[in-house]
Amino acid sequence: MSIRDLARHLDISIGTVSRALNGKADVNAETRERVLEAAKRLGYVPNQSGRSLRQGTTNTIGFMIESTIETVDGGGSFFMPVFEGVQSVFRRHHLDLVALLCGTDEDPASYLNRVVARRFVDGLIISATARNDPRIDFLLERNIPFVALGRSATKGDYPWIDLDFEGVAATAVERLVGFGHRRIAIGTPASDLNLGYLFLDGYKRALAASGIDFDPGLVLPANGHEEGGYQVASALLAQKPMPTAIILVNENMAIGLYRRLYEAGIHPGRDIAVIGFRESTQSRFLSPTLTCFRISLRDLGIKLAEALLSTLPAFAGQYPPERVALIWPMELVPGESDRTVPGAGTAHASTSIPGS
Amino acid sequence: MSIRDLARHLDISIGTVSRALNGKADVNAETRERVLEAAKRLGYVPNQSGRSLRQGTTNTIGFMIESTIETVDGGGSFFMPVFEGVQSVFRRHHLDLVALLCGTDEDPASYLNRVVARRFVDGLIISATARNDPRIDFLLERNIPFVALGRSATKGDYPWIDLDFEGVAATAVERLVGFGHRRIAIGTPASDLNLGYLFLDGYKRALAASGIDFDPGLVLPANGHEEGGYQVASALLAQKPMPTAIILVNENMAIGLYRRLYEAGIHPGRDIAVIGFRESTQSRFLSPTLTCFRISLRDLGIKLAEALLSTLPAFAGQYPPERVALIWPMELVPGESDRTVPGAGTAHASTSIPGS
DNA sequence: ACTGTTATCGTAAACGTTTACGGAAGGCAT
DNA sequence: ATGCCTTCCGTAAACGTTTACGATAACAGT
Repeated sequence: MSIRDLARHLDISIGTVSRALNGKADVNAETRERVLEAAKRLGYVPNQSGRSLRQGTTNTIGFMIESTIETVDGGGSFFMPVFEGVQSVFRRHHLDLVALLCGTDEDPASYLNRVVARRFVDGLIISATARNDPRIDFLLERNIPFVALGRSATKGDYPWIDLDFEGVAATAVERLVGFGHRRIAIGTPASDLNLGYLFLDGYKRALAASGIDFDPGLVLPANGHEEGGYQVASALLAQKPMPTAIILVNENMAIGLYRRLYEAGIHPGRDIAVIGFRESTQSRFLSPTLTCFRISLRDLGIKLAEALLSTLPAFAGQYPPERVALIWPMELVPGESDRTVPGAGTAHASTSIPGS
Repeated sequence: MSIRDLARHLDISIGTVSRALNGKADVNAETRERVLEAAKRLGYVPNQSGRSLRQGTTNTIGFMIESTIETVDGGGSFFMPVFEGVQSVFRRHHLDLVALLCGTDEDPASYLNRVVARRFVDGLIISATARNDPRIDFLLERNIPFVALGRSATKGDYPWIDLDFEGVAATAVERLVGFGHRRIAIGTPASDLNLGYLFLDGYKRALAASGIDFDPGLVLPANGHEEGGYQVASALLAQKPMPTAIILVNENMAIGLYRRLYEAGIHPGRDIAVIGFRESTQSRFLSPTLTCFRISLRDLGIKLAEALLSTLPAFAGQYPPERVALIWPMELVPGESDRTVPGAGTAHASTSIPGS
């Protein structure tokens, strides 16, 4: 069922059929009607390869994610809502969205190379940007439209949207200081990911603003998984005196942290204050419920999509080109985990912990 | 940088270049060497659109996931390892894997229609199969190669791999009965998803085998999120006498359940036995750690890929056609949550729960 | 010298589109 | 009647590949 068949069937030239389908102006209203009707009736759908070959465009946008996403993503629940938002915009413009999975055994840059060289997509959304991300240089160099979810330290003018890690860390510190805390630890992945750097930066800045000296010993590096949180808790317990508060970069870490504290008979929310990041569906079901930060992920996706559209030549009319450089705000969601007064003593007699 | 440029640059015909690149036999070893070298040096990558147009094949496989995945997937961590496995197989055959995201506001069947009509992919992996899944009929009808992760009740001969929900439920029941439990509740999504049906089936079967009457009041329907678990716990607490054990279909539910039980002063693992499904990175960090079932997700992905390959015409030589219909086994991982003796009394004086 | 075989390569068609270009037909004013 | 504009449509080229087919040359065998 090609366009040729359709044309033969209608006894019209193939060019007219194409024009009718694509909404070109110079085609009679009645003929267009006939064409559209027949196309629907015969189930004709234009072949994407032919179209791409001719126009040099694929009407497809790729959202690239590594399978080792861990830091922000609470196990994957981060991306789905973002996808939703992106797709809601793209659908209106007849763009398809596919997720590009780069396996752990392949270099992200070479993967990207393959994707763009093959003319798979018209544009890209990349995420989990490293502090120095070769993909950005690559895309800039080849002039491929893209937008980055997460800024990097790379020079160059490109559109990006990033979460306000700095602000989150600062807000958390300010809140804890307001509660009277002075020894505030922070658990963050010692990573080349940019967010680790930013997170620490906000932490330091807020400490300084509160007149508290920065103590490198309170920075507890760990991966973003549950084990990481577990290790952070162990490091916490080893300190004397124990810090009275801890800020985490990732909710999975909170679960590991809770576990280790419970094993030691320390109750988060009573013996130590915990603020986590990012809110997930679990946050309010942990015991204690976790004070954390909410992100409107769907809106983030929408904004990402719009930012990309404004870099696509084909949409220059509708979305005037503008360099998006946006720091995405987040909202604190109070929980039970930071309701604690630092002077009340840290080494409570523990209540019995089931199973430990 | 098309194949034409490459040919001109080498002063060879364009046909020879193509043959050299594709490893055809009738090309001189030395010329092939020259072509390959020049291609690499000039960064030539064949244009996928042109190739697809000519061969009618895209070298791309789509893995379709709805964005509302909830039941099996602990927030997304289910798919990534599966993707890894699938991709590890596909890469060896120069197939690309893309994830197809069907938004919640679009009908999965119509989405699928668009994808295949456009000749986007050569084959498909679909997941989250409903008990009656129109996608399966659609794909069978059009003779599109695919494999389903999850069987449905649909008639027809198609390859599928499914988790052993029935076996899991039965194993859980047997284990609990072995510990002396008689009143065993089950929390499962009252869904049109096939897994809900299968799960309940295994539960009933194992009960019957143990000579325990099936009590419909012990089937507690709820969604697969934390709220669902929370509701299940509420329903549990409302029963007199309270069941001594509960089986859950999803780990997110376990977190909600724990929360509700803690609020009521009931300790899972001491006052009530809990068995969950599926193991995630969190399972051993909950308190009590969750008895659950482990799935080798990467291997599952590998098997899925091989099943698909054996249905692709282009690989009929290497992967002889065979109808895969596989029930994927799972392994019980003991935790602390089901270490309880049913006779020891259910309404312990609760220890203080922080934050409640 | 003729035929047959083999190795290697060039030629050209084909895949399904889109689109620049031109042509035909009609209407209107001069 | 001529010229001009508008509306509509057909023609054909082009996008980048792959591949069936034929051509050439070299070589061996008779």
